[in-house]
Amino acid sequence: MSVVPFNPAQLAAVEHERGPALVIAGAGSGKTRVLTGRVARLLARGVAPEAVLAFTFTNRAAREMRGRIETDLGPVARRLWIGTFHATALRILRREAGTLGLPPGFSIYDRDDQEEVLRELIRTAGLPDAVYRTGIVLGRISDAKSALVRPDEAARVAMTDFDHRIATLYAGYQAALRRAGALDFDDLIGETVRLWLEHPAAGKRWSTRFEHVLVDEYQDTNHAQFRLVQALGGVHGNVFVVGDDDQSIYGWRGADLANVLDFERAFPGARTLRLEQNYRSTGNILEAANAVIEHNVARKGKTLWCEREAGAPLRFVLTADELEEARQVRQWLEQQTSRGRRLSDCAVLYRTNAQSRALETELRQAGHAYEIVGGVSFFQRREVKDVLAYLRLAVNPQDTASFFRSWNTPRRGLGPAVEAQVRARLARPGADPVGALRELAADGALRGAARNGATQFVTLMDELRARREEPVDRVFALLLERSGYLEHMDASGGDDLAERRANVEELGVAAAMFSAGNVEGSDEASSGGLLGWLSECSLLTDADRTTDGDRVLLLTVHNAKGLEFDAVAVAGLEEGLLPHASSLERSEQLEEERRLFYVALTRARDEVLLTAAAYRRRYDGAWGASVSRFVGEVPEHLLEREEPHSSGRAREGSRPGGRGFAGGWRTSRRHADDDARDNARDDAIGDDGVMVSGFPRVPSGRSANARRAVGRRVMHEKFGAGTVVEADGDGPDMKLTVRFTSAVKKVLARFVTGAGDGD
DNA sequence: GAGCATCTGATTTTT
DNA sequence: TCAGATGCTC
Repeated sequence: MSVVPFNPAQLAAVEHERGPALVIAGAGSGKTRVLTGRVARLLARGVAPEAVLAFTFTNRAAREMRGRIETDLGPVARRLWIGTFHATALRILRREAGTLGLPPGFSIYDRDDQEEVLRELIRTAGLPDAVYRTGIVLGRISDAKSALVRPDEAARVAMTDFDHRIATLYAGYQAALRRAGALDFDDLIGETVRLWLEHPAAGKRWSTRFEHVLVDEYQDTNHAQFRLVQALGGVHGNVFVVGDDDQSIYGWRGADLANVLDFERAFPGARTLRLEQNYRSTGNILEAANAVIEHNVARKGKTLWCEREAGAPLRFVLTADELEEARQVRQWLEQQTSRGRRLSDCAVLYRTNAQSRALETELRQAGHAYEIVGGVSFFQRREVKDVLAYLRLAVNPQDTASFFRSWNTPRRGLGPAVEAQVRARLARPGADPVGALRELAADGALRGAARNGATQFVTLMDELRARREEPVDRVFALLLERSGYLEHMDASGGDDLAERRANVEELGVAAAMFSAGNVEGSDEASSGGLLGWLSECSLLTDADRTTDGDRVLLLTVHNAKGLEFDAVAVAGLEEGLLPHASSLERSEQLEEERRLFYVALTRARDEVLLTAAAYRRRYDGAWGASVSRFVGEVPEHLLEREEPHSSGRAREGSRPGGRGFAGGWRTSRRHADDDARDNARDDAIGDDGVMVSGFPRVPSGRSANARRAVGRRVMHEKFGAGTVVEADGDGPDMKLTVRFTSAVKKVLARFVTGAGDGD
């Protein structure tokens, strides 16, 4: 790796001595190398690893950075503070909980928990939930928190009646969170900043503890994060940030480009460095990306250049609908692999998660391995959240959201009536939900099923609490055993039962791995116990669970940031999708969409396929659109336009605002016989053999054949390739539990074909 | 309180 | 299309 020398700009960044520095690093300009190289340099200069703090935006980026440093420098890398803003803030908060008056085992509320708190508030306030939708209100609250605006200030600056109500809800929400001993994601940053504001001495300890602060993806920081960086750098001023204004795609989440643009003002004496040589993409891809981003007005302005060959032209394919689009993408992937690329060298990018469906179906039917990044996260899965709720409650008795999630799952005869009683008692100072339920049961306020259920639940929580210091996997096993959750899941059935069981199992494996990993590592206050594991679970996302292996990634452009691939397909290049319909009215938003397209293009090293569908089926019916203006912004000489079998009536595509649509596009309209063909194909795979039957807890009556089947690679018409994890019975009716790429399904043996060798 | 039927509302979402 | 929330009935 380190064979390639740094170029002068990179070297200047790596060797920058002291004081603030802003590195404007274009896509593919080696910024990660610069960051890791700089850390190595700092350590070589004698800076203690514990005194180096590096912020990233994703766990993946953090892991990658630490990994690279470890490769170069060995285990010393483990002592560096490298993490996401949220993870690092949490690490600080766990140590400063006492100072800030937070309960030691405070919970972290995710989106679901937030919504539950808010829904309850909106309900009790008697506000119409059609107007005060949780999504909108939470968005406003998050905006306020990102800007470090507190409820009272929000109320003061409120202009409209609606604003006032929002501010009131914000205040109530915040109070509810505090009562529950919970922080949301924004609080992790906000509360950490509060340390400096309200406990300057404690803050200063952290400012001096770290001698160097580094920030990756600086263009995506919001105001709160900026303040955190500023606070941490306040003593020494060694703040080294790397960013690219052209890749700022989180404006809608409060990212404030002013942090980049005003860096020199915020950090006087700052040095600005530019990395403009791109080492990633071919000349054509880079020229296309440059030309596209030139259309943006609000940018610092830079032009990336490279020494690579021009390479292949970008391909643009206009398809009739999303099914044909998926087919085109699939064929393109097959071309890539036939030319020696691995599937894992390729990625398919799109604007919205919903677009993954057609692609997924197509790839599955063709038997290509793929992995969807994002979408419904593992940690959002009901069964995962249910189980974790018990453990969270064990650690934080105040956690009402976790209480109400777990107390009647499995059913314990506890419903709205008892809930009202518990909530009434919760109003008393110092009350906690489990205590309230305990009192209700003891007072004889409950009878029958509710009384038994309440006692059972309280006893279980007592036991979990008593044993919460034990290794995480032991507590986890205890919980599953005592709660009856698995039996509850089995009883509730559903055709995704096997998958849900597999998810709980996977959680158990994660618990075991966490326990094992913390025997040696035991890092001071970050708590190797239950608290530490729960924290980890709160901060991990689906993107962090991506497996290795030869499979193509399907992901949103947002999720693709920071990644690179040999070949990239960008699907759904239509007006209304990319740029998204919601961004068409405001030029800032439109420019952010353009940056999104720019990010997509610059993920590619060698090849780019752009696709658009003239018609696209959506939940609200068919939807026709014209080709994205961004395609027209790619210089024609770099683009190879194709239109496969454009049968049927051609229509003149109307030309949206962008330029470069020479003469408009003929787009093919979907034919009735196309529909018939697709339906016929759907019918052919209609009966996929997925069973609704229960999942045997203890596999019984295993035949020799069944035992042999376990571990086999099999092929399913609809789900593609998979591995048998369990088998029961014999012959064609043998029941197989198969882990496919996307899910674990239970199928009958006659619906799969063995893929030869037993893996 | 549980279970089923109906209704509703859907950008992106690093944490 | 689809999941989750809500409402109605036993």
